[in-house]
Amino acid sequence: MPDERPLRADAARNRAKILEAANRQIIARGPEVPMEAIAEDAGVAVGTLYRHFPTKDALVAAVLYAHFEEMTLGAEAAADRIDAGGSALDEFTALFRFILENAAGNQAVKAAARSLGAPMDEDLLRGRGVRALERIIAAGISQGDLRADMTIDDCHLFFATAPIDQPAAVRERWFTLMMDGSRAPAARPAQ
Amino acid sequence: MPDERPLRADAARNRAKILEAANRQIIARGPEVPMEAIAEDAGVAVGTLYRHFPTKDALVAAVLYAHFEEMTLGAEAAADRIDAGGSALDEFTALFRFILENAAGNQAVKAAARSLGAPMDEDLLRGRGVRALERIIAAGISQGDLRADMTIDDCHLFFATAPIDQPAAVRERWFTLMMDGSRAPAARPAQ
DNA sequence: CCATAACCTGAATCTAGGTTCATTATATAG
DNA sequence: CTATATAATGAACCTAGATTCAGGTTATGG
Repeated sequence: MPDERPLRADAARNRAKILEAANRQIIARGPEVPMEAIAEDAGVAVGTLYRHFPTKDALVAAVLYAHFEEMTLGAEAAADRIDAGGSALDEFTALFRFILENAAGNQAVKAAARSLGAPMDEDLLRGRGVRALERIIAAGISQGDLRADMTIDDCHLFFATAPIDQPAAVRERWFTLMMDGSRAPAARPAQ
Repeated sequence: MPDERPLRADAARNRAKILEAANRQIIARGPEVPMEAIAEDAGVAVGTLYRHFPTKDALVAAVLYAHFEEMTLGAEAAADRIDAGGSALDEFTALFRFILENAAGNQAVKAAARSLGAPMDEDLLRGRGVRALERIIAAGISQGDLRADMTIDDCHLFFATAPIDQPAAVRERWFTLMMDGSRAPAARPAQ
């Protein structure tokens, strides 16, 4: 592995513009958005996309990776705040609201993940991500707010089922049902 | 509108084979499955698909329609059983399990619905379907088993979020969380 | 049995979108 | 300021998959 020699300044700038454009376009039009569209959005020629990413899938994967990373960071921050004395239920709720509204970002990103067989899901979630989530869940259970049988797998459900392409009211309702279903029966608000 | 003259016997047979093949292929490979694949599965030439359906979207829509119809019929039967003295919660649970496992059938059909803007969702659900679901929900609430704020819109969530492409264990877990979230707090089983 | 309208076939056409690469432009080491 | 390795450009190429249609089949009324 010959150590990567640094990118030329303009190349680095373009790479960033491409990633931003790809994210924007994928969110707006789904992962099937044409490379041309991404190129135009980035103010660059198609060829340039291929200079930075060997294939379209690679570009989409890079965008996905950024999203997963953002989620992981959010989870770790939440776990840390719990250790510092915060409410596990509050952090759990806030984290998944954050994921719902921002990180998973939209149906498109989910679709992209699916269309790639989401291999990186494994990587990141099996790494720092899961560890942080496990800390949060364990705290929530021991604090008596989360149902005792909740596991890391339930978190997959949030990713897998969030109706991100639906109107805000629908998303909100889903969030409510899901959260109520996640609580310990005793901790459930009287509707 | 000149009244449809009846299909020739062989044509009717082929139409049925095409619909079956399309359903099978869409379930197995998603709505982007090539027309050729459907034709082959049906034991027919591509041209024949186009004799029966003006466009690929029309064929996919026809498959979707059948699914929605099946769900509608199931809902009506459930509502009738409740009127005849059945448990609303049991029927509600059974109906959505049925929808989860069979009718919505799979992520593919859902994806197809999405890729078509799901106009028929409206049609059927605004018709007999909603009426049946409303009867079921109303009964569930008055019997004290469903959360009092549950509405027909919550049913959309089942369609929109069912993780049908996930392993059975995951689907089952989702079902549990969703159902627990749908119950009246008092009626919730002690986990 | 025929006539003929209905049907079916499948090669050919058309198009969108991914990918390549010869050419031209530009950053930057020295 | 130059030389040159890096980059960017975008027209051309290629493939998959939707759709068409000229020509061959077949069901069925009479």
